[in-house]
Amino acid sequence: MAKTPRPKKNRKAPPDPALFTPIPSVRLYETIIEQIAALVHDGQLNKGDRFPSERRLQEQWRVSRPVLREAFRALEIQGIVESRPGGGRYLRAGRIPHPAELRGLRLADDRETLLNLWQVREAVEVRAAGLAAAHASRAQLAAIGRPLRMLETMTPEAYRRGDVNHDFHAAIARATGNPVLEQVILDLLGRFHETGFKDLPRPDDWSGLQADHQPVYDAIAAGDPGAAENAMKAHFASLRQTLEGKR
Amino acid sequence: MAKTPRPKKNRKAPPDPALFTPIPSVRLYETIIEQIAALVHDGQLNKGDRFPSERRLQEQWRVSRPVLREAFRALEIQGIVESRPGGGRYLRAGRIPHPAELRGLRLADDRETLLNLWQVREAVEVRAAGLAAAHASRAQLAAIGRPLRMLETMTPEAYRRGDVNHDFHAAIARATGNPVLEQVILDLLGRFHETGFKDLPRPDDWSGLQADHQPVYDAIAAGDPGAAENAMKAHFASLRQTLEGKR
DNA sequence: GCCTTAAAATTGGGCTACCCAGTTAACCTG
DNA sequence: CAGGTTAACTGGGTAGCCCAATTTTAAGGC
Repeated sequence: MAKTPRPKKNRKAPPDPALFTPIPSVRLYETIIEQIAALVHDGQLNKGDRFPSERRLQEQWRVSRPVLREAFRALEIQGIVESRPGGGRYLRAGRIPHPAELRGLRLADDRETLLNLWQVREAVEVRAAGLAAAHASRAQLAAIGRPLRMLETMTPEAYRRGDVNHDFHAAIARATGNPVLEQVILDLLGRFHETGFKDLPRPDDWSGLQADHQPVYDAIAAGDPGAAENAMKAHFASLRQTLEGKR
Repeated sequence: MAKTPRPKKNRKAPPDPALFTPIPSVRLYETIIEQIAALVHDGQLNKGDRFPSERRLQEQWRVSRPVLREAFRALEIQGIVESRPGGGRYLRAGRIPHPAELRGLRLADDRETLLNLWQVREAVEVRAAGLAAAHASRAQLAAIGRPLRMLETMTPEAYRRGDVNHDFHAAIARATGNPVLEQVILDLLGRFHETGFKDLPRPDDWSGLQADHQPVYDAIAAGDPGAAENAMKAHFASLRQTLEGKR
């Protein structure tokens, strides 16, 4: 195997002359993901197939193994490929998202995004409340009630950290018994608290928060899905006012 | 610099004696993510702070730089940290999800998961139909109608690839004008088609599929959110029967 | 003294070259 | 031809290096 070619064209951060923008600086592993996506899209690789080995790919694309590994890691985390030590890598999905699309629900930090996020949360959590009312076990019900009671004896700092609110909604998500739904809600919740929770409810209306949460809990405890959905809907609607008012 | 501690006993896939399961084999970079999460959770690192340099961390945790880089890549993709070449890494979120939680919506391929997925899709896409009815532009409406017309002149192969169904729902998602919602739906749709679309509708009831899709389109075209939501709900309910019947 | 500017230390991006252990496949016996 | 042994291959992980962008520091100049 003559390694004669050796063009060594890597490391191309060529001109980049008059760019004043923060320069996103595309990483090599992203272009590799695109290469992999091309493989799949061209039909050279189908679901279940084994990838060429790292060594072969590194030779073909002229990148180092570490970079290859980074690219595959990214796809591995998304469950798109599976790596078997000693056994090769396998395609587990039929579609490889664009690198930009890979980065989860990475969100901007503006108010419009916050409202959009809120809209999605409402759609999914209203349903979750109904399912929780239908399926919650006694233990799960207790987990929902715990943050509620905690609301009564709380410092402003603990409140600002947002844990109580997070725990309440997370407990409901879990009580649905639907892991997929739970995961979606947890993801949205996480983004929400990062994006703009702190400037949402004024610290003085805790009672308002509890007034919102309590009916949801009661309906779930009563095992009444319809009431639970309505209570959750009301919760979202009431906070939405605060949200839009801040605009 | 005494390297005395040496706590991490890397590379341990120790006994694994009577385990017949595929052995998930935890990767090193995942434990590193946990270390990072611990840093953040302990409050040693707050939003906006700069991480210690790779060199320092590799020394502290006794791992190689590539492993560190893989861990940070994973967090970078999720938008949790930001890497600035030459400038260090910065924490952009206040919470670091558990490694297992990181792996997107990675799903098992069983029927129960399929039903769970279906439940989430319904919650989110019913709402999407309503929003699309309220916001869809003329061009977006055309994009929704295109796959519908394509349904009439289609080969079984093209159908099995699921593109038509995918395009229809994706177009609606886009027409909501809510990028967050769109992303969630696209994600769910992708997983759905990978997980179990092919064994869902029998290839002979295309007309049934069109009979389901058409009212949704009509309601969106008419700009009637309520009707659109109901039509979409009916669509999900009718296919759910097929889904559960397969059980 | 204070601001500007140039040099030096730091940092992440990337590469090459290794070693290791599990997996796979070829091969060689009986 | 079956069965077991071995050799090749594969991904996981490590070490050490270079490069360019970035900070930080120090040297000048006013």
